[in-house]
Amino acid sequence: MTAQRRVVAEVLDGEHVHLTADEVHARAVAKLPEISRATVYNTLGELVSLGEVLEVTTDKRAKRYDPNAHRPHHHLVCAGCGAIRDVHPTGNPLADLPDSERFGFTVSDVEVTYRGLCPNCSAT
Amino acid sequence: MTAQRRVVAEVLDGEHVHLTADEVHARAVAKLPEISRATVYNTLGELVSLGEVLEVTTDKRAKRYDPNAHRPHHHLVCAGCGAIRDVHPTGNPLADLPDSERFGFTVSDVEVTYRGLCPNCSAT
DNA sequence: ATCCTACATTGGACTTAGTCCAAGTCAATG
DNA sequence: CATTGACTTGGACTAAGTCCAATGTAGGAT
Repeated sequence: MTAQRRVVAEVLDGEHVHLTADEVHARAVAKLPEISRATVYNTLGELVSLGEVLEVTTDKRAKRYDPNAHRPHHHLVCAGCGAIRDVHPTGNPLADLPDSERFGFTVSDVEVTYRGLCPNCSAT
Repeated sequence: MTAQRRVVAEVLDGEHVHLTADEVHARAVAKLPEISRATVYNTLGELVSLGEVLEVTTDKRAKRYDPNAHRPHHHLVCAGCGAIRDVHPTGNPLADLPDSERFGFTVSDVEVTYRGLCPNCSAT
């Protein structure tokens, strides 16, 4: 556990937000100015492998990192401003995929992304 | 309707696949050698606005274009090789998001991505 | 048929997000 | 103290996509 890794972990801790890798880097630099982008990418990659952090790719742009990895949830994304909220739908989408629709795949995970407009953006 | 647009439409027609923009460009060039990447991007963008083609972003890599825009469906992605299948789960995930979980958003769409291993990749 | 104009196309420069790698740093161990 | 191995750095590189000024062209007006 090096200073760099601690800083990256700290950035993701607490804040219940969805940061891009660059945002993580920017905040990490604020605490430890000489940290490099490569290290942030490495550390984020490790946190993802460890299951401590989730990668979320809601749009074509940058991946986002979600520290809320321990309670399963899905995402609601604003098509206008890109805001992201965690949501907890009822039901189990995995159960909604019949065997006949699995094509022999071993299905291990499902990701649900709701899209719409946030109150701000819909008040055009 | 120019020659270039016709070619892009032809490439997406028929084939029930999920091509990246570059793959579309490569196939378009085979039919009309002087077509430029920018035109392919423009045309794909228009087809998406017209609702003729869907953009699918299953991973961090390139967007894919899905000509099967008229029958709603979701996707099953192989974590190993990236293969994509269209699937039709039962149930309606939109109904599974209670008002209390909508945060005032106007929710208009939902995208479900199943992940797993295809028969080939799971036979390590 | 010819001209005109608005739109489409081109190609290249540019941007963003991310990966890769060789070299440097550091701490612990023997 | 020297060795080892893991971690970090910075910069070069790549992939995917966007932007823009210059050029070409489709199709209506005359």
